[in-house]
Amino acid sequence: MAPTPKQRKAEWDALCRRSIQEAVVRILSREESGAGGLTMDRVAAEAGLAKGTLYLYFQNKQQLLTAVKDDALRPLWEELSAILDGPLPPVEKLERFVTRHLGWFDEHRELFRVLLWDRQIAETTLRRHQSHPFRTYVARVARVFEDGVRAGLFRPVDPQRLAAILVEADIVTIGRRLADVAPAPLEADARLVVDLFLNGVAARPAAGRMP
Amino acid sequence: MAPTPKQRKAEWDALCRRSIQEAVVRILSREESGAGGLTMDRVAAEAGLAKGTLYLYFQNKQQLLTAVKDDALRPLWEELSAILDGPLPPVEKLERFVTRHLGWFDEHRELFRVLLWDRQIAETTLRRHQSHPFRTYVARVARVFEDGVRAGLFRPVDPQRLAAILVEADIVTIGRRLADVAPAPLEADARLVVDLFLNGVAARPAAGRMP
Amino acid sequence: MAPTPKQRKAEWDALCRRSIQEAVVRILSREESGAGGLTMDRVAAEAGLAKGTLYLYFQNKQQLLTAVKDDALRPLWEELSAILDGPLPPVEKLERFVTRHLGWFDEHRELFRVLLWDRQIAETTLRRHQSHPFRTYVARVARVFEDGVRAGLFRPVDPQRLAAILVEADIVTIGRRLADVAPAPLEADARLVVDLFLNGVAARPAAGRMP
Amino acid sequence: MAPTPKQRKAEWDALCRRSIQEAVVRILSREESGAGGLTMDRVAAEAGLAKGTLYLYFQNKQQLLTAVKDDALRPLWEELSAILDGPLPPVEKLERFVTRHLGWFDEHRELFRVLLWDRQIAETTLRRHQSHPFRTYVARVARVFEDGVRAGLFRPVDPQRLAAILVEADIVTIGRRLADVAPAPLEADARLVVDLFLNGVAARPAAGRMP
DNA sequence: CATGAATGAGGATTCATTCAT
DNA sequence: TATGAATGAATCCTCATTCAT
Repeated sequence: MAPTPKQRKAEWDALCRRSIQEAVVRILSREESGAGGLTMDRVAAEAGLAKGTLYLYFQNKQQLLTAVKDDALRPLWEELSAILDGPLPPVEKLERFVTRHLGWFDEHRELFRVLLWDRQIAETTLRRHQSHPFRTYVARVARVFEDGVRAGLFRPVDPQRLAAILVEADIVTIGRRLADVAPAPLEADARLVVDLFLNGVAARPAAGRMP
Repeated sequence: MAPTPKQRKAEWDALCRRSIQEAVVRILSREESGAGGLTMDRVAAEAGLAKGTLYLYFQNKQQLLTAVKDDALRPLWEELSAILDGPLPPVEKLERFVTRHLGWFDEHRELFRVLLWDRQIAETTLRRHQSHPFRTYVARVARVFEDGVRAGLFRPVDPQRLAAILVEADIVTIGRRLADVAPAPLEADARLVVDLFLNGVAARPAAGRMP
Repeated sequence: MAPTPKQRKAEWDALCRRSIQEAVVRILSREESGAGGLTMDRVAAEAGLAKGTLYLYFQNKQQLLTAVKDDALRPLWEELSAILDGPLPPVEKLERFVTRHLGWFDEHRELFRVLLWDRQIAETTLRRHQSHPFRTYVARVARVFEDGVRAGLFRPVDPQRLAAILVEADIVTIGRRLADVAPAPLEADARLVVDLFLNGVAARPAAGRMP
Repeated sequence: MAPTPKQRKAEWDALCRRSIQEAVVRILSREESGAGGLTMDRVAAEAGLAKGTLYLYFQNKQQLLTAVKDDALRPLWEELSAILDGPLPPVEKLERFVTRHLGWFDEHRELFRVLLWDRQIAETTLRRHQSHPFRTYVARVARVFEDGVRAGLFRPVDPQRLAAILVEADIVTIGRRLADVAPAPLEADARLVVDLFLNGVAARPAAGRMP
């Protein structure tokens, strides 16, 4: 069946939106100046469009940026969600979660800035918009810890806090990998994080535990 | 002895600078808009001064912001440095480091945003300005891990990465404490972080280690 | 053939630039305040445009002013250059040079201020930017004197100095003409200057020469 | 007789005013930036006074600048006036006038900028303030030409125009002298100007006169 | 649909002037 | 009298947004 004109239009629309968003990402990933220097002018130029055209696809700058954040990382969120919500036992979930988290940014270096930016917004709006995707997926990680605790695999620790720490550990590790000219193999870094979380760094595990 | 006019002037000068910097911190700590929206106009208004007056105390906006970052967190850095560079054994250093890190922001809630802002700058300028204070003190934590490894207290793990993760763990924990209406006791949160780092969360420490 | 869109745009662009430059000239020619008081705000108002629009056509104020100076007097420089570099014998060159110099400003009164401004800049930047158009054409006049001296038409006098004096004589004469309600005929003033330069004012030419 | 307190005060006052004006001249003669960059701040600093003090001696910036112009060149005007109004025959008056004009700026290089500035104002305010000192002394030179014409020494030429040209010839010659590392002897340059005015540059004086 | 010229509010910075001490 | 901290209007410039074509 041939697509209806309406469908055609919707597709074209989506295509344009995507192409504009990619332009934003490209600008963001050129490290020049964080979120400053991200002008609509530059976005239009990078997208090969006229400035006015941007406003046909996005109401305003804020909406565009929001769309970028939401869409750029959605594949990551979905992949990670699939792992977290899947049938694996908690420890393996964590292992795969961390591995994919790190690995995904090996494949999408240009989106790391978007992640930082996203996290920053999640932090800046402290708890006002609880539904922020960044938070949502921290909450999902928490549930894995919860499951692990319930299953007696983990000591009874606050899952929320652990989850938040794990995600931060991932992010900082990703940052290191991207900054390194010759980063460690993906598995090594993933193991480092997971091992830290499961076993800590103490030489003799029993020692040094706070009373 | 009465203070000389020169001393008086210097004192007054310092007082004004401080009061302007506090205005910046106040604006920053109102969640509105991160580092954007931090205009000289607003700073002046917040400080109860005329726009031009700001320029009597700071050459330009950049200098003001730099001064804010440097001065606001300096007491923290100094306190933490004293701990890290002190004579305690590594494990206790870490315990006290985390405890003070968390505790300091219990006492200076309004400066948390400055910390985030500082970290963000450290991240944005990826590795160009290695000497950023934020990085400097991550490096100091790394040295503690190094010492611990050398002393056989810690498994032989990459100290740089661990340090970065520990600091992030602190920051995210601080953020939680500040967001919570009734945060856990300081010691509980500190113990959570340190315990995680030393022993991990695995119920039986030996179990679950990746092959 | 219809003009291509590109041509149209370029034309429109040139038109706008010109209209802005004319606004600058209009402001300059109102005696109020020399080059001070020439603010971008005023230029925009005089041109009937918004402030921001100016920056679509000129990178910044300096570029605009430079364009004004360069473009406003270029026809004059070209006309005078044609005379000076032409095939006429030196004396006639001078005659025609002076006549056109004076005459041109009869036709372009509003540009006299631009000339003064240009000269002032040439003087202010004393000799740093030797290539200033004002200086360039003084140098060209000098070459005519040089030729005249070589041809035995003129006494052996310093051509550089004479040229500078001649140009100043022209300028001051132009100023007088513009200030006068009923200026002398162009030829009379031109003859006055040229006659002065060729023969001096002494009643009996031989008399009064300094020893 | 001891000076009365009132006299003392007046003297002190005059001293202060002079010292401030000298500061202005010093700033102006550092060629950095014409009349821009001449801020009250810099004047105060250069004079070794507080900014507020300037306003005890001058109502405002404009008044200060006017005072500088009027006072800085007054000795020159007076000296030249004495020559022009003196008993010498016209030709010698001109010779001495030019010589002193040039010579005075050999001795007061720093005041040349003030002269240019003064002239510029005289030009800018085209004919509104006829009483400008610059104009006044051009008029005086004109009277010498007038006398010369009446005495049959000069051809019957417009004295106003000649005077204006002579003064400009002087100024441009002074400028050259100051710009040159090794300027010609004062007498040579003066002779050049006077000779030009009396005899012109034509090799055989009779030749080339316009019909 | 797309364009891009035009807009004007807003931002950083300067500087003449005032006024409490 | 002298000071110099404080002021705020004025200036250059940017950039999100609109709208006629």
